[in-house]
Amino acid sequence: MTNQAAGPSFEQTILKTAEALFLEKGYALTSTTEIAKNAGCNQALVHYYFRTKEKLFEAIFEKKAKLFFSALLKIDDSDIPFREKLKRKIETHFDILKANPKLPFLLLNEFTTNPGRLRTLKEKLGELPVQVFEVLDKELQQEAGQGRIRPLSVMDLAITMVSLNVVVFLARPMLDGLGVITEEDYNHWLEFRKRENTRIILGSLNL
Amino acid sequence: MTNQAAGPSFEQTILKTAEALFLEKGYALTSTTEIAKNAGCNQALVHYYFRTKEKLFEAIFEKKAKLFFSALLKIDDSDIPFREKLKRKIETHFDILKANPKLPFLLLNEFTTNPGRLRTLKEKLGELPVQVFEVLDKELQQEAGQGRIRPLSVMDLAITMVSLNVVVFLARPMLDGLGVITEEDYNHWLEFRKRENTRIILGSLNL
DNA sequence: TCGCAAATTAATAGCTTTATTAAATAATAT
DNA sequence: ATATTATTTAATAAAGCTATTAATTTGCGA
Repeated sequence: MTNQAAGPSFEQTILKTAEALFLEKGYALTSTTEIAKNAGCNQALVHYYFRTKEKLFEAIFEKKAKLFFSALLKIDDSDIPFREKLKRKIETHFDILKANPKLPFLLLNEFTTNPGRLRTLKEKLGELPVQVFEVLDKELQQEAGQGRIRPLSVMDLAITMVSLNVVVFLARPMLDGLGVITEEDYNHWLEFRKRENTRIILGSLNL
Repeated sequence: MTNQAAGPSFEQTILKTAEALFLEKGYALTSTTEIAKNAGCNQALVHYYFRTKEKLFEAIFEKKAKLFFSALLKIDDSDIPFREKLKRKIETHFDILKANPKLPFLLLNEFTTNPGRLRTLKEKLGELPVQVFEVLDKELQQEAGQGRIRPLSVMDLAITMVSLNVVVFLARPMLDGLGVITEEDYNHWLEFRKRENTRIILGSLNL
């Protein structure tokens, strides 16, 4: 048998399995042995396709990290009021996390325990972050200059945004474990929280 | 030599060393071998005093978890306005984190990767969380009833609070790695962020 | 259908980790 | 001083992990 009943190739299956496990437990706690077992193949095959666990991880991680930052690092030059732009950015970011709820934990875990990952990502992203920062900074200054918002740095706004959006998902295991919210309620609550977060952030701009 | 020049006992040194390492890298990434090396003793001694790595960890973790929640789970029955009470709670919580900046990562990491920890803690805390919740809920309802704040659940308020307070510290390695803030600036920024967070949260109560 | 290349597995080397055991050393009480 | 206990270390078993190698199986074109 060359792969599981002529479905996707083992290479793809391994990739998907690894992705799920890395998201679940992080790099260190996931073994190639376990990946192979879950993918239904021999452990050596994992190394045949990806050579090292590190390379396998990188093939997944960069994509995931870019996904996380995609909403934040998109320049919105549409002709709508600043607050509307910001609202959209928050919601888009939230939606990405909702579709990838384990992403925040993976990034946080890896960036915290392995500073090298951050350096790599920084290189891959190039000048984009700086450019986005500058555009946003200009907008903020302009709004503040016209008295429509209080003065505020891009970084502080970003931190507030990411804080509120991210913790809703980081806290999931705890909310579960404490039995403070049921499975179905959680999904409704998420939508509520998205509105809540935009409300809080937009409100925090007031003079 | 019975211990390092008649200073603190090896038992204490091991405990402190383990604490630092667990906070730095979490349970899984810290080995008893490394703890011993950093403590300046033989690896077997770690097991002599604590028998297993798990028990050593537990001796540290429970204390740390309670510390994190201490500000949140304190009932404030002083005779001051609600907003002032809330402000104090936020600031106290923030100050605890400032004094223990790696606490959030440890808790998050352990609760996420090991659900058992949460169950254990839940038992240890007993009825306290429920009681605090009820008191706070009553206060919130009363304030809302009198039109001083918008209606809001305890859980949502807590999530907002913890989100803003915690991410400032969780994000530290990233801010460092990206070179977006210098060592000394960071400390000033923290104090700014404490004010910022209370401002945002109190502001979010407005109708 | 034969042969070659790709895919897959079995076996294993080399590390690291946790935990235990027995031996050695230090401290203490009698 | 000596017996006893507590502390510390060396050695090592057992297990898991990554990575490689060689052998086996499969797929496929000529």
